[in-house]
Amino acid sequence: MTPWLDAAQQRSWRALVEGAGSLLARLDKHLRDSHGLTLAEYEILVHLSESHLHMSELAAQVSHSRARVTQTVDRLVRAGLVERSPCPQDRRGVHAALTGTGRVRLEAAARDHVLEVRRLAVDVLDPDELTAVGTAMAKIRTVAQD
Amino acid sequence: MTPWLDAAQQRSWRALVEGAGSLLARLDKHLRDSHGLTLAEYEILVHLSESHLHMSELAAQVSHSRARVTQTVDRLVRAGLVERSPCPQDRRGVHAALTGTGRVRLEAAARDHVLEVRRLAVDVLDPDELTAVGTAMAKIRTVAQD
DNA sequence: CGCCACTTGTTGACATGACAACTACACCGG
DNA sequence: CCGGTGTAGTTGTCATGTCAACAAGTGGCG
Repeated sequence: MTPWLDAAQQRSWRALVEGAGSLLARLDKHLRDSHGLTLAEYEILVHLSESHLHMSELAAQVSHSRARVTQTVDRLVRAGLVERSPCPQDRRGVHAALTGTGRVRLEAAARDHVLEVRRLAVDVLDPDELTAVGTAMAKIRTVAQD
Repeated sequence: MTPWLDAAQQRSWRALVEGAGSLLARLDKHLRDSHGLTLAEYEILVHLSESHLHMSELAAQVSHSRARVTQTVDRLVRAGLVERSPCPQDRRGVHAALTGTGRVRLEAAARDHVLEVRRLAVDVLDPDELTAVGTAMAKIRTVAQD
């Protein structure tokens, strides 16, 4: 009574999982090698570049555990890319913000990262194929996220 | 001189990366919780269920480092799901094969895994959307793989 | 044969992630 | 104001992944 996948679904599915894995692994490796940043660190920096945030908001936005965000931010602080500051309104809270060098490093990394993104995904797909993947993965994200 | 992504590309791209991340995280967690298997372990078992393999071939098929495969197989051997045996033709080589219990455990896990796959991906997409994602991710895989 | 370059699989050191326990603080209802 | 409940962030422990170095074996070529 197991609702197996048919051959075509099987193929699509394996391509999806394996492609997703290879893609993320590649992006991580590229950022490590050329900028000394983890993909996780990079994503945190990106979110901090858009607005200063509390740790919890940050965790929610990147959908990582608070513990993980603590550690990642630790590293970024040690590297001088991020600053922590206590939050006056809620003394439990901690405010995280990019430093000047953090912004510089992020911009450098981002420029290079985009090239890799193009090479690995945007340029390999037709424009409408990309948007199709986008809407499909957005659906998956909402189901897989919570 | 930086070829940035336009707004639509940006959206598609973020959906792709975040969706891919959430998806893999979910699958891993589901397998851990309900079957005590890592996603990496599961994939190894799947490939071994199709044919007995040398460690290197295995590593190539799942696109993990040989070191990683060694460790993963170590765990599977300790759990009694896989057997190692020396290869007569090439005395450097090691042959890995599913045990009886390994096959049983895999089949149980697979049944459940497919349900999760449906829930997270197959059922949330229209059939043609799934195939579109499949072909697109296959392209990405070939570029990101090597 | 004997040497050298390459491959195979493993190992150990280290980085990163998951998870549960903990402290400090906030907030609600009495 | 006080006590209990919940939230924010951190910490420690353990599982897993990465990487470089290694021993053992292969294969070509003098």
